[in-house]
Amino acid sequence: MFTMKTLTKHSLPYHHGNLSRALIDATLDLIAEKGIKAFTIREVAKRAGVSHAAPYRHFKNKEDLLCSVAIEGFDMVIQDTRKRFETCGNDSLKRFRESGLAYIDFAATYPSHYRVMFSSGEHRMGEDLENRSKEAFAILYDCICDCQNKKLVRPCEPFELAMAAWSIVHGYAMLIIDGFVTDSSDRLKYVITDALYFGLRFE
Amino acid sequence: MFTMKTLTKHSLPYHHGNLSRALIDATLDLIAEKGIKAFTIREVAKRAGVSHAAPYRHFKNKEDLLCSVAIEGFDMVIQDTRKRFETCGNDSLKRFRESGLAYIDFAATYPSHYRVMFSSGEHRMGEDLENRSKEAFAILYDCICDCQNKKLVRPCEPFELAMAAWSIVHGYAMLIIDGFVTDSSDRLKYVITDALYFGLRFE
DNA sequence: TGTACATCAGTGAACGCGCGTTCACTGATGTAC
DNA sequence: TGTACATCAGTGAACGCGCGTTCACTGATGTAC
Repeated sequence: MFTMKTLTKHSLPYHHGNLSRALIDATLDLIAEKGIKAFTIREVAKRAGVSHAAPYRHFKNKEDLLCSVAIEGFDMVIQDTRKRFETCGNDSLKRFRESGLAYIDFAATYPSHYRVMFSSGEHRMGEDLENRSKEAFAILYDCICDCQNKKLVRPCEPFELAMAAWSIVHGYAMLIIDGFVTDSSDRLKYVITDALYFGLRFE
Repeated sequence: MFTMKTLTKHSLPYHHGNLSRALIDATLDLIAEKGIKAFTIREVAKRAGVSHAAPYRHFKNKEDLLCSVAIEGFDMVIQDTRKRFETCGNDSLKRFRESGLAYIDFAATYPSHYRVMFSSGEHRMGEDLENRSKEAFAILYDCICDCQNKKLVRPCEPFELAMAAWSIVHGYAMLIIDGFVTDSSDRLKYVITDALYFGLRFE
């Protein structure tokens, strides 16, 4: 996690080194702490220890910074899911479960990313962002098709089943980041993925 | 739905009649049109055809107006669910399904209400609002307990199953209001409630 | 029915504030010679 | 190695704006007599 460097005014390096990164981290911290409504360029700059004009060297505007956070989030969850798949071999059902768990774990571990990714209306979706979003959905979709081919998931329009699967993990993820899930144990997420599995499996 | 009365400046009645209602309706319209970020007291007042100071005769502040919208939303979905239950007789499973459908239909029909109800951080939850939220969850919870007693839903901690059920309908509702569900047919909601049923039913 | 008056729900001007963004600038850094 | 210079990533002042909220006010309404 990002840790604020305690710099006095005079020890501030004229060239920060990695201000983009620091600004994104400050954004995540700020959102985790005060919610997305509290996100402002000025506060983020303050937290990164630079003037409030500095961010404009790295991001076109406020929206652009949020967009970068969202893209990073999608990349992270996509990468993590692919990594988990490597441990699944040919077990399609395990892949199906892991894709759900990856999603839930991501939301629980990186709630600020998740919030930005789905704070609709906060930022217009650029092409880059939209591609990531589609890629994430495609993983789930392919996974379901795969399971259907092996008769592990019931025959039904795979797009609709993917939407159902997405709904359950997205819903749980939203409840987590909105603080409706107070249970700190990991039990609940297995109940959720069980429901996901039982709900879609082949009869 | 609220329709703007086209009043010229001089035909404005000094006493509006039902400004509270008009302000809430203007809020809903505004959110539907421009998103929750665009919600301001000034714009809402403008849409209701009054000065921007007028709302303060009816609501303590901005947060108070949003809170009223959220409470109204919970009351609506609770009332609709209860009404649907009346048509279910003793059929616990039908009640279970209907509670899910009521939730999804509510989100699809009243997306602005739904958004305000779950725009966490936008407004501190007052006691009134929290009670409503608990009441809505309790309906689902009781429904699941009822099904468990009749061995229609698998034996598992009912709170956890209720969270799973809530996750799937809340997730789908969020996807709808965030515009990720473009399918205009009603088919998908039955796939969702099927998954909900298959996911939780007694084995 | 008419009148005096309290109450109520509006008005519009004013306040202070924080925001996003721009811009001329400055000083550190890297590089060509 | 030293120097001139282009580039780059910061600064801080300034801009205009819209916001939430307050406040003295005003005129319509309801009511007691």
